[in-house]
Amino acid sequence: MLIIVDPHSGVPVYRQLMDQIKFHITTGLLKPGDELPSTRTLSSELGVNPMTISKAYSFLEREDVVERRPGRPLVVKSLPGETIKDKKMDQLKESLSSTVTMVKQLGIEYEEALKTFRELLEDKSDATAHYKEDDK
Amino acid sequence: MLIIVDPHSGVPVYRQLMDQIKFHITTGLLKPGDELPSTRTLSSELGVNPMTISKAYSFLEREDVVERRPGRPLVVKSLPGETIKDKKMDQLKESLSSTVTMVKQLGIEYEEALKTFRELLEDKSDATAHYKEDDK
DNA sequence: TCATCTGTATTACTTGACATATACACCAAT
DNA sequence: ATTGGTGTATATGTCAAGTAATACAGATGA
Repeated sequence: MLIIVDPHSGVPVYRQLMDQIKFHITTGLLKPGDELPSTRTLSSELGVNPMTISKAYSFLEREDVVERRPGRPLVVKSLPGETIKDKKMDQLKESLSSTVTMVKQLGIEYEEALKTFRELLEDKSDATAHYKEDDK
Repeated sequence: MLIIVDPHSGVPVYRQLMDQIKFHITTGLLKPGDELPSTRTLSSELGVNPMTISKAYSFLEREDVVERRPGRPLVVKSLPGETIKDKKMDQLKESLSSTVTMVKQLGIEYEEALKTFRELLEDKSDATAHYKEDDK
């Protein structure tokens, strides 16, 4: 599992961790039942304090993404009957919700908003995921 | 012009000010050339420090939303040839951009994403204010 | 039991954002 | 020049977020 963090990016390290783990789950790279690296392992790999890893894990547990087994590594939680596609749709809806609010507040016509969305999707043609690697 | 700030909302006061002023401009309530209240006036109305107002104004100037006239009140800047509808569309595009990135990263089908957007727009039909655009 | 994994509660340090008080510079009209 | 308006540079205080050092607790397996 590929995880990269940049301590100077402005985004808190624990949040970078959460985002990347959730992303791997959403794409199916991490499946329900998979074990996550121990706090100390990940800690030494990434060069950050174990507590920072633990913080990310705790939040993920609170969000029901991961399951705690006392004295054992954390595992990816399986939500019964939820497919990868479901997860992607959930994430999409969450991402769209603030825009939906805005469209209503500003009184933008729905068809206009949909047209704009379609144009943006077709415009930006670089569809590849880009991860910023911090080489030394 | 109605401006309300809540010091305990978690959102910085200067940012609440910026957001509301930009919102009023986008909806057309504040037009190019309109004067903004002086820092001290707004300060005493809202019960916050004049410097906080000044900070908001400075950022708005940096964003080219407002124009500085030495020794005189700030005025809403007029961007030549930009209609209210243009402003709304700009804001919509900005709001959608992160979602667009996400859709591409996760490999969600465009039609699927558009369908979801349409459903969200039609679903949450809560009674938010709708403004009519009579600006061409 | 002992050694060694696991996670984490507690505590403290550092840092940056936010808001404020004060004082100053500028401009326009007296 | 004086008065009263404008905005703001500077320094200070406050507070919360992020991270880390330490020490502890539960589980596992020899």
